[in-house]
Amino acid sequence: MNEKLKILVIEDDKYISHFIDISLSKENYSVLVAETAAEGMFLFSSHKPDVILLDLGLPDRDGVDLLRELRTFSQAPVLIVSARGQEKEKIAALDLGANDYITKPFHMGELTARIRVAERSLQKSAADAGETVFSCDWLTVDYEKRRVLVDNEEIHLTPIEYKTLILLISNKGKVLTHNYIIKQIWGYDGGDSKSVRVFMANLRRKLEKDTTHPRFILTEVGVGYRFSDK
Amino acid sequence: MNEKLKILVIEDDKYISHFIDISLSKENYSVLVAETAAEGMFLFSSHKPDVILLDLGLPDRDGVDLLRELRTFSQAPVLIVSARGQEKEKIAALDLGANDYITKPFHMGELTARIRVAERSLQKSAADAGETVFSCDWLTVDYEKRRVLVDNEEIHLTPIEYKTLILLISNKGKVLTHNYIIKQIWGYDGGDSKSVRVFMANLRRKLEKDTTHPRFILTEVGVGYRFSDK
DNA sequence: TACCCCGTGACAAACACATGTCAATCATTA
DNA sequence: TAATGATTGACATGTGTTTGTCACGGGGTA
Repeated sequence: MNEKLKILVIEDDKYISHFIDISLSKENYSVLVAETAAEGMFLFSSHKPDVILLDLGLPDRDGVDLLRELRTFSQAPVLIVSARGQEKEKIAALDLGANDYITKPFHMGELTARIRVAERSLQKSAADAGETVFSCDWLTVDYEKRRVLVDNEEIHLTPIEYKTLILLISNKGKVLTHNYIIKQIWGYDGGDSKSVRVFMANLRRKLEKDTTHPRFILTEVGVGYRFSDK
Repeated sequence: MNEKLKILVIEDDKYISHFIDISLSKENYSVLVAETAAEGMFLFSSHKPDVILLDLGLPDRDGVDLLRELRTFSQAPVLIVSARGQEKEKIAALDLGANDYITKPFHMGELTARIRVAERSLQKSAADAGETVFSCDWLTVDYEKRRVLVDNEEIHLTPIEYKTLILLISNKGKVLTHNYIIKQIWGYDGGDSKSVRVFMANLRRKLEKDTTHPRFILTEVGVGYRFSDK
């Protein structure tokens, strides 16, 4: 079989898509380019790409809408490409389960780095299926025993703290919006993110060595949080 | 004739328009209320109001579009009423020659103050027709002689500085966007506003007593500049 | 009642962005 | 070539928003 990862680029600006095509091909990816949402959906069905790069503000259809449809039958990693002034749509896309975002203009280095992260989330989702323990650096979480160890010492987490940590870890590398977190933890939509901030602070105080330079729980300003196991 | 100034309020939120109606009537204005853009255009034609209050985000038509049409046959002062997240439209409206803006939510005091400014711009446009000299506090500008005096001392302005000053003074009280200024001074659109900043700084250094608290050249953050002769 | 957890308000810190300032460079012209 | 003015980049300042932190009070439970 072909070992190359297939990447579908849905981007109407030909200059940008061409540039992405060249760069990613060099990195040994197999690149498919779609200039419209319709073409993007078609190429997705026919080629089953591993990662999707979705530009917001396509000519024929709202990118958020495309993602909503895509998510009804696929959990493939989606990387949002947005310009300034599209923050709202960007957040909406992330709420719908986009994995990450990148803001135009960007350097190719950023792009390939984020694609590598998305790529790992692919492999992980397969490998993690039977896993019952997460471990990285000084942090260990045992799902079955509901135990959390820091430097091999068990620490106590309150119910919401634990639930939040599990949510973060099971989506490691992926950006989680405030809204998404609120919905997952408290079950309702559009709530205030004040509590989230407090719980993240509490978790950091218990898990991180240096809360001002977190190792695990990273802040995405204006967007939400992301768990990093690097 | 009726001495009352006629104000046309184009606003779809009945609660707000009612409140404005009450408040402005108390201030001895004659108030007309339109709930749609179409009604607004009709009331304008039939009543020739002196000042227009235009809310952006009307149900039946883009407010910027309405203003564009209005400006093809009238230079009546227009005060934009905008909410958060309508910055783009607000700027577009100001570019098209709206005189000022006010952001919801606002206090009635702010509104009446801005209407008084718009009102003065009416009287001025009549009075200024034959004027050849502008004078306010320590600043005097003689258009015919192209001379600028500060504390009765002639000062030197470079061509662009002078042109910019004249632009500001002939639109005193009115908000001028970066784009509008660039178009008027340099003749092209969508340029960088860096130069504008430098020229405003130069003008202030030459005209103002305290550049950190300007008397004449006021900054409208995120929008542009405004000349005030109070 | 004492304890634990959660939610909230108040405030501080960090951050992004717009504007102000300065200085170097470039173009024009006397 | 010297002088003036325009443009540009780098950096400082200011302003508004987002995030982090702390501490208080309510509600549930042993």
